[in-house]
Amino acid sequence: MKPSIPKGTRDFLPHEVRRRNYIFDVIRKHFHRYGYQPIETPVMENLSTLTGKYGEEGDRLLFKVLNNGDFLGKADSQQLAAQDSDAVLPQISKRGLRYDLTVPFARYVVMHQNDLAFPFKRYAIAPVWRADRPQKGRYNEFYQCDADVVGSDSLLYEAELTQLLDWVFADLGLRVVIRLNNRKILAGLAEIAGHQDRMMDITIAIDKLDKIGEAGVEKELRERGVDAAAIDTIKQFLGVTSLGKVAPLLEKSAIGREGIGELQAVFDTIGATTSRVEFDVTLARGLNYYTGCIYEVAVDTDSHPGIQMGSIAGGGRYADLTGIFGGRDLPGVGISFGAERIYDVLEELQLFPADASEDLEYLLLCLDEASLAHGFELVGQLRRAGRNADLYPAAAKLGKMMKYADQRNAPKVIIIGSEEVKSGKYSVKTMATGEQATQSLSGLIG
RNA sequence: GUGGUUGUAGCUCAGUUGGUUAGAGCGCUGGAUUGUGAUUCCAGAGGUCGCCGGUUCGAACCCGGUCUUCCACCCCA
Repeated sequence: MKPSIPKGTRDFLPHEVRRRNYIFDVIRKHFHRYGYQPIETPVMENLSTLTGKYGEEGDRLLFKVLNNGDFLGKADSQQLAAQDSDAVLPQISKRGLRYDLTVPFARYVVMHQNDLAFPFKRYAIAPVWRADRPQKGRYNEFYQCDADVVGSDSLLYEAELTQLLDWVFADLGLRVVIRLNNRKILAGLAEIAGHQDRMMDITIAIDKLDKIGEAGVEKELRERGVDAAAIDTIKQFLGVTSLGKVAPLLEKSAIGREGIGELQAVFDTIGATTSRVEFDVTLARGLNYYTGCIYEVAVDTDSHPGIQMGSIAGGGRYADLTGIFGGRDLPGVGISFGAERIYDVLEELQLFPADASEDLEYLLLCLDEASLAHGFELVGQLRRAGRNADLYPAAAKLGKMMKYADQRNAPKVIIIGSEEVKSGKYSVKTMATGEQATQSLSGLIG
């Protein structure tokens, strides 16, 4: 049988894992610096926790876990015979893999609300699963790195999370554009256009502006049943790039004015940043639990031309997520880094630091059995002294062992033969330069 | 979920209208070199042509199904 792994999943080689860990470590470091605390939740949740939280599309993309035991025997035989998947599903599956880290977090907050101090700031770096059709930069299993705060509606957190996004990408050496918008501005836009109830349709359409252009958005709006007068109103917003210019257009909408006010306060608080931070009225973001400010981060193509990648981080404020789980209605705001896409971008731009790929310092090669026994002693002494060291486990031909050292990317090789055992002076070869010198144990450790 | 696309050696790929024994480069193994890798030279190993079925005297090649890859939708990190 030929081994394989499920569609949309991947194995990782050691150097790939190291580079992924480099990204996780940078993100985690900044999460800690900003006072976010680590929590963990199961990879499986009850399906009832997950369904209905991500919209119709999200439900379709949930991975369901089959019940154990005689799950078909317990299902309704008529519905089974009728092949009615929707009706049979809840009878044969009660659990599913998490789709993101935010909804499980909301569930967690409600379950542990008496043990948490609010505002509660937490982070999680963990895999999530989506049964999407895979493409490049789009997998069925991928990691999210989330920081969220619940229990406060202070706009200081919007500003803080923007800073956090900026710090992480600055630290990674990646120039990005952080785009901000507010769902209330989008609600105001829909209201002004006379389609208060069609906000989702309108935002989905204008979100595509940079992809399909103004004519494409107009067509999309028509197809979604928005009338010509409303389209004219909406078009006024499309070219607008500053808050000051969009404000007059939303004069007559209370919620719109509120959104403008919130975003203005956030911009006033952020302060100096490395990244470009811009208002973008066409930014929508899919997850429909967002209610206030929304974020999206993309690679700055002015600084890094030729990079084609969707958003590499995103987030937003949600006013009423915990309410669904019957808890106190706690407001929250959070961001999420897309580690896989960041990896692909750093790889393409060769922005990984050199030391993110190898951590072995010494590799010991022994020429005969007596030397091998000595080598085992020596490698132990090096390890106890805190050096990363490894030993080739047999006395083989030196050429063969040198080749292994090359493949292991060992920076230094220690060669041990009868001479070295006798004198305690070892031959140390620096692989990059080919230079060779003799050193005693104290020299190796020092 | 819809439409398309891809699959040949470990990797990247050739392979003529269907015709004998399916090739190359890189990598791998051994040797030139029994104490020196990444360079050079020589030799060698390695393939149920994704899988299942069909058409045919004969299939890597044609047809159907299936899995996988990538792309456009949908949606999204």
